[in-house]
Amino acid sequence: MQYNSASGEFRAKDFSLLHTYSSGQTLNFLGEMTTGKLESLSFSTTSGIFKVIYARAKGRQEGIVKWSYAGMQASAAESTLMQMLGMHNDIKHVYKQIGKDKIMARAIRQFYGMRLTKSDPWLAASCFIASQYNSIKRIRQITIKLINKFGRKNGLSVFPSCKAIAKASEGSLRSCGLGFRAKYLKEFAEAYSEQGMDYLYALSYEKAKSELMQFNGIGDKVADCILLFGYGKTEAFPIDVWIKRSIEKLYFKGERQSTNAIHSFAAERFGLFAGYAQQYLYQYARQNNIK
DNA sequence: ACCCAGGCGGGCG
DNA sequence: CGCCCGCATGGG
Repeated sequence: MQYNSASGEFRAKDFSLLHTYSSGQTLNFLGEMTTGKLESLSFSTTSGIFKVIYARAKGRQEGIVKWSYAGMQASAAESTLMQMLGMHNDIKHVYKQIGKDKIMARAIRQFYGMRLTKSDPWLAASCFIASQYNSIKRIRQITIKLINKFGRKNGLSVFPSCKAIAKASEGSLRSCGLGFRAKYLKEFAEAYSEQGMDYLYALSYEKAKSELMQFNGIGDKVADCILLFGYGKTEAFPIDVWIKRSIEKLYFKGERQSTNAIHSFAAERFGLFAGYAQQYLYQYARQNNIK
């Protein structure tokens, strides 16, 4: 892969690249993740590509992030990177807000430094429209195929634009592995290819969610993922099977709860950072295989 | 061969 | 409301 010479580094505190990028929220990897003391990964956004190497200081929750990029101006690249790594949130404050019970405190301890990554709305929408009734491994394969097929830009493979997907045929989208979701993605792209998705930033969480849920293929869970990972609306609380099972088991003695009941519980318990609590619970349930 | 996957839409009682 | 079913596709 070709990178230009633009690069930089910064010191990251209370940060884990491994936990952040192995927790199912980022589906646009290009390169592999290495584990251990030195971690690295490559990913693309709609504007360019990044490579990140993280060297952790021994025995401390801090280290040095070295990064390089291509396809963007320096200032845009830097702010995009910070959001993609989740460095824009004050995580100590978040921990204080959500770490009120033993379960969440344990999850935070186990996955200390895991951040919520914020991409752009379109990228998040594409990835999570592709995610329904699918496995994380396959979603990643699909996004890589979309990048390679529709995301060529000045010799780089970036995540395809909304307009590029709107112009693509349903059949060509299916050939990327989207299956029955191809139609959903195309319809969504067509709806936003002119006006863009940025106007939803100004709407309340509830308003924006009901707008997104108008589309075929976007229900309660996918809408929450888009709002959380695409817009940074941290009150969103995506409820997938893992979250539903573990909330019922860990907070309701195994009693079954409706989706609305879980939303109410999460809003009351975790407030404006419910999305963070969700991410820690999701990772905790999966890594510890809590069913 | 068989099962399942960070759900959703539609139809039923 | 709650419940049940089918769904494209590929990895385990």
